[in-house]
Amino acid sequence: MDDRLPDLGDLEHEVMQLVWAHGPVTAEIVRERLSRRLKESTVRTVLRRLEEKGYANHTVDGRTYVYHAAEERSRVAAKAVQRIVDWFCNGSMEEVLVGMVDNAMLDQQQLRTLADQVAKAKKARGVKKE
Amino acid sequence: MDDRLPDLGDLEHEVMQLVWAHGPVTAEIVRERLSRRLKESTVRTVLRRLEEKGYANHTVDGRTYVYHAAEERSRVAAKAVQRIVDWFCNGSMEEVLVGMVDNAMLDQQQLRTLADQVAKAKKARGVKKE
DNA sequence: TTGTAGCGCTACAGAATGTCGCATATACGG
DNA sequence: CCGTATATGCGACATTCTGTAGCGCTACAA
Repeated sequence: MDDRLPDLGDLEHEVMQLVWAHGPVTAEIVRERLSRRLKESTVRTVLRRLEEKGYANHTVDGRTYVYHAAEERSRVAAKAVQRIVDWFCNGSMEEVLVGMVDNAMLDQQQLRTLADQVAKAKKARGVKKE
Repeated sequence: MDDRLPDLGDLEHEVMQLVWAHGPVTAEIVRERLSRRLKESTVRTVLRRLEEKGYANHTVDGRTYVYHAAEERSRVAAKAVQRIVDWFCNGSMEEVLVGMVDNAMLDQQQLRTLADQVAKAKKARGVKKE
């Protein structure tokens, strides 16, 4: 449930974004939407690797593979952040946040707003929680 | 000022932690403190690469190189987080935070506390700002 | 001048990644 | 039921990144 997902290369990342953006997709769909024009086999290889890495999984529709994101984007991002925090700041989220403010990436006003939004989100979720 | 620092390998990471932990250090010092026993040249190579990557820089003391962290650990962590946010959530920090709460990595109480601490930190910094 | 400490350069093997070509399996039309 | 088109997986290859070192050069002390 909380395994560490491997890092992604640029292409892998772009493909994952497509998978997240447009619901379940086929290799062909991905290929069409990619910025670069690549061969089918290339796209399929990337999709397969993405699945091996645990970012996606697929179902079969006729003879076509349909890929789905294995985890929500926000969840993956959260894990990535968690890793950063562990790696650099020994788990101290505070230190990171301070760094962000220090870097003008975030101000307290923004932080407080976030706190509220998060609280609200959690509440909403708490009701329909599964 | 806000260039994207390249990723670090495990050894590079361990070395950087030492640089951050014990002030300015020499290759020899690093070598002694490392968990693994490596050759001097190995340590120096890593230090050099760290410098190339922008994580550190050095000054010369006699015939010895003294390495310093180019940026504070918290700042680097913050940038890393920023990158994650940009990469996965198109810059939406909210989405990430929500993901963290969703993943039980963080709760609103904790978040609010962070907001306060950060506000305080910023204030303190504002005075002695350099 | 010669030993020695400290340095950069070059190298090399092993993983990741980006990119494919190709043999294979199988749904479909006739 | 069979042949053809098509989607799939596998294997391959070049590149890049990392861990790990050996070598040769230079400056300083004895």
